Amino acid sequence: MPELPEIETIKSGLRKVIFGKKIYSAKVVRRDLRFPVPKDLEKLVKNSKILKIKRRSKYIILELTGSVSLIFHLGMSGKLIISISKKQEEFILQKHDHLVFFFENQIQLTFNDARRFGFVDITKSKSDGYIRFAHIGPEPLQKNFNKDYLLRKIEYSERNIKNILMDQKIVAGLGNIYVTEALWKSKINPNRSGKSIKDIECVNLVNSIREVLKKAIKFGGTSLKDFRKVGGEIGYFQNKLNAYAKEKQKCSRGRCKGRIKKILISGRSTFYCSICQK
DNA sequence: CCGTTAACCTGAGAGC
DNA sequence: TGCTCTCAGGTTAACG
Repeated sequence: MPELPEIETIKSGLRKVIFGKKIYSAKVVRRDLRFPVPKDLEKLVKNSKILKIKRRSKYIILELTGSVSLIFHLGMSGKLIISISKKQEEFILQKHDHLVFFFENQIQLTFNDARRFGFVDITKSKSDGYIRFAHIGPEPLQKNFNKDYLLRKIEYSERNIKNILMDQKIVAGLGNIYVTEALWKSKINPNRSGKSIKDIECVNLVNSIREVLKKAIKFGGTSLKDFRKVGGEIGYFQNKLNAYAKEKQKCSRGRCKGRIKKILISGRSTFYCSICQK
């Protein structure tokens, strides 16, 4: 489910409510997520305070006192939900609630994940050194993701550009929706090989990725199905999509008479306009 | 090393 | 109603 803009939206939502707050305790309801919840999580979290709230790629990071970082990955269906004003002993678990963090001021943070493709981890190293971040590519909204970098990664590649951009080792945080949208915006056919992308198209692609992500963040992410902000509200970027899930609809680019097609690339639904995406 | 595919898991919606 | 089938914002082990 959640890609960079959704995780960024969650990060902002968490900052408003739990920044600087103390965690009294954590309750783990179910440990067999994508990876097992670490055995010592409850102990490491108990009586800590939230010092920083960060995002790296599609991960949410809570840096705690005691040089401990809590790390969340939401997989396809994961949610982080804040609720307030229930006493711990009266807290009611919803279906697929797997962890609950009890904060001061009656604040609770719940990790809910129906499909359990997500996971929760904890590290005592600096969060930058977290093992799963080791091979993740640059953040697309930072300067080190630019035309020169991307061109270097794709210029000899036979892979299609869609799979390249979905690859977290190439660039962090993009998934099916935002790659689809960025390719539409740059008028590039998702089946094009990396090496066929011209210099000017690469410039365009980098700019399109940035613009699509920034706009999606501004609208609070895309809620097609599962995505919710920390207060349970939906995002609104689904109203701004031009290609994703727009099968058979008219291409919204000015004067283009095409319709959006749906194809499969590496088993994933892919949407594009066969008229303007060359 | 590189790239592709299958598998992980549950729920929603379509078609019958 | 209910059954079966397909599909879903992701990642990665296994394979060629």
